[in-house]
Amino acid sequence: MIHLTMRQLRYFDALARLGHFGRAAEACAISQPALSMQIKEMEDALGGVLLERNARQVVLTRFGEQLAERVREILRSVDELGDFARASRDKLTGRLRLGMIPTVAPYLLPKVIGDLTRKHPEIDIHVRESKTPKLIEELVEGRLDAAIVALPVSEPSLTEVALFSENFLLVRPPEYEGTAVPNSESLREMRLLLLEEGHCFRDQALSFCNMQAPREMLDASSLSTLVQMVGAGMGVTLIPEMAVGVETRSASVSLARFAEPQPQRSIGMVWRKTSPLAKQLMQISEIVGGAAESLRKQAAAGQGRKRRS
Amino acid sequence: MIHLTMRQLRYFDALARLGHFGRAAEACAISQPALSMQIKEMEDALGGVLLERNARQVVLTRFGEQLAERVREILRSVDELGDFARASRDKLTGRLRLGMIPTVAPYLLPKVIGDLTRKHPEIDIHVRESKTPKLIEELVEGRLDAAIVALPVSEPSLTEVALFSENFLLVRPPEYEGTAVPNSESLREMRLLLLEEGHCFRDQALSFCNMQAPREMLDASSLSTLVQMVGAGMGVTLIPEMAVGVETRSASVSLARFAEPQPQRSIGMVWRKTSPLAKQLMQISEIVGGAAESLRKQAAAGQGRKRRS
DNA sequence: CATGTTCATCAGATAATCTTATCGTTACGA
DNA sequence: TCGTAACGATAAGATTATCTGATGAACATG
Repeated sequence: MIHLTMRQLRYFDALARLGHFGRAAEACAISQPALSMQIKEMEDALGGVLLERNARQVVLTRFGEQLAERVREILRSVDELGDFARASRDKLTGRLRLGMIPTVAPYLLPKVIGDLTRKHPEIDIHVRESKTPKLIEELVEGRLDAAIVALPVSEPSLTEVALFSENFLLVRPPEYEGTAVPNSESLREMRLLLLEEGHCFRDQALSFCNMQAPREMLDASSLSTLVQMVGAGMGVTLIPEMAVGVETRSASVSLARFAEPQPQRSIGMVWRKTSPLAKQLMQISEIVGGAAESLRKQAAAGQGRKRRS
Repeated sequence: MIHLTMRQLRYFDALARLGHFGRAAEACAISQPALSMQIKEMEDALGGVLLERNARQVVLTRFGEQLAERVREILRSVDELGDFARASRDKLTGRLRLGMIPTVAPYLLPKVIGDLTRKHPEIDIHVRESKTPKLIEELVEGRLDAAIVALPVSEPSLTEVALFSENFLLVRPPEYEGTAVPNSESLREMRLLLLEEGHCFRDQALSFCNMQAPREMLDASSLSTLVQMVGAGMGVTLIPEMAVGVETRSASVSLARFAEPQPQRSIGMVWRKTSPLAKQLMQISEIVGGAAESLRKQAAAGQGRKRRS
């Protein structure tokens, strides 16, 4: 009977992912020889070579590759035992690995973290900010517990719940203040600034304007940059309503709301259907939704003041 | 991050199965304190009680029960890594855990083991003899690699291949020698001796006679006993053709073949569809089929001699 | 009330695993 | 062609995890 240890599986998984003994060892918080030894023992136990140590690089054998897949799956199940235990105790405690897209995180996160830690002091929130495809991948692979992204995600293995919808507002240089708001047609004639590729918000903005490809390569890496560029007179842009408060406070730009139907997107939370934390995540999604709601109210009050001043 | 070891999972699995610290420890080939400690550490790591230690017995908590299920699944996957490794090397080596029903095993086994070890000297055959339901259960749970049973099994997770068909012969007290062979109708009027409940061969015999329930409680626990009972004049019985050579050699009974269509059953081999040993098992099934074939030829020759003498 | 069974606890022994230091190989630039 | 740097393998000693055997505590049973 073959005797594999969890260590061997974890070390091998890290090595398979990173393809480098030193870095894998670092990731496992051990020294490189320790990892080498465990991998060797694993190869002896299984009676097959897992990876080819070519000079300059390490590459999985076909056998190693297939094994790595199985091992990943096993480790995922093992890690879920911990989640399952937590869920069984039926309290919101322990680690929560939450992903969030960059066009939501900066605005929603402070409030969400505040609310969550206030209501559940024992919770240990780890946030990762990435674009949707990466978040979904990490979620499916069990390296995240949940993610907040724009819906729909349409990944059959995930549960998605809607949190809120947010409108897009037009940001123009200050001299436009008071002029008519263009519709999506005329917007196509203007110089529209966008986020760089991969951001879902870029696609959502393009889709509203019915545009295929941008005419110029002037993509920004954050909404903040985008607004600064508008302030510098380089063009116009759209930003989600939630970003208004933070991003336009210190910039000299003009904000305008589109005519109905306003462009908008739906933000939701997703998690693995099989996650043992499902019940807890549903609770958390309600807290996040509440946080968004209160942010919206706060923003409305702020806008009111601004207009009056 | 929770840190469970494979040991803890294996010990817990044994404990969950056996419900007894001492016996589980024995099964794991360790002392009882060692097991107690690992279970305790596991409970600490998971932050929940896995089993209630009532005096006189150990009982899984609800949490423990659910966890045990997941752990079993994980261990199955881990053990399959070894099988997968063997399969990848694409040779027939290592442990082969083979189940067989009691009405086949004694007659087929010697030949099969001989043939298998001759063709694949590196193979290490472990045979378990049980009735079909238990074999199927153990197979599905990964505690057997393959089983030889009567078809059909109709378990969607299993692959089944037919090995051979065998006729049933009538066994009567010696004074019947030469008298007409009854058909299935008139068989119902005779005193039919059967194996005890749970043997598939019992059901197959009953089904041929179109009978529902036996009239008397005279069930035997083996074909050998059954033939002895017939020899003692207690009634008549059916036995599968393969058992004829061994079981009627030393008994004074009369053997008779039924008219066509003779009653018969199909014997086959089954294994998990997901088994990494699938290719090897297919090879093995061919060897087993060949063994059965050669046994049949040998029996025919023997019968020929008998008739002549 | 004595006894046997069962699981928990403890101390010392044993085995598994890690770290540090070092080696051998290979790639690459002077 | 040689020196250097990067990388993984190996070895020796230290550390940590795990095991055994003895013993204790709780409880049921005759």
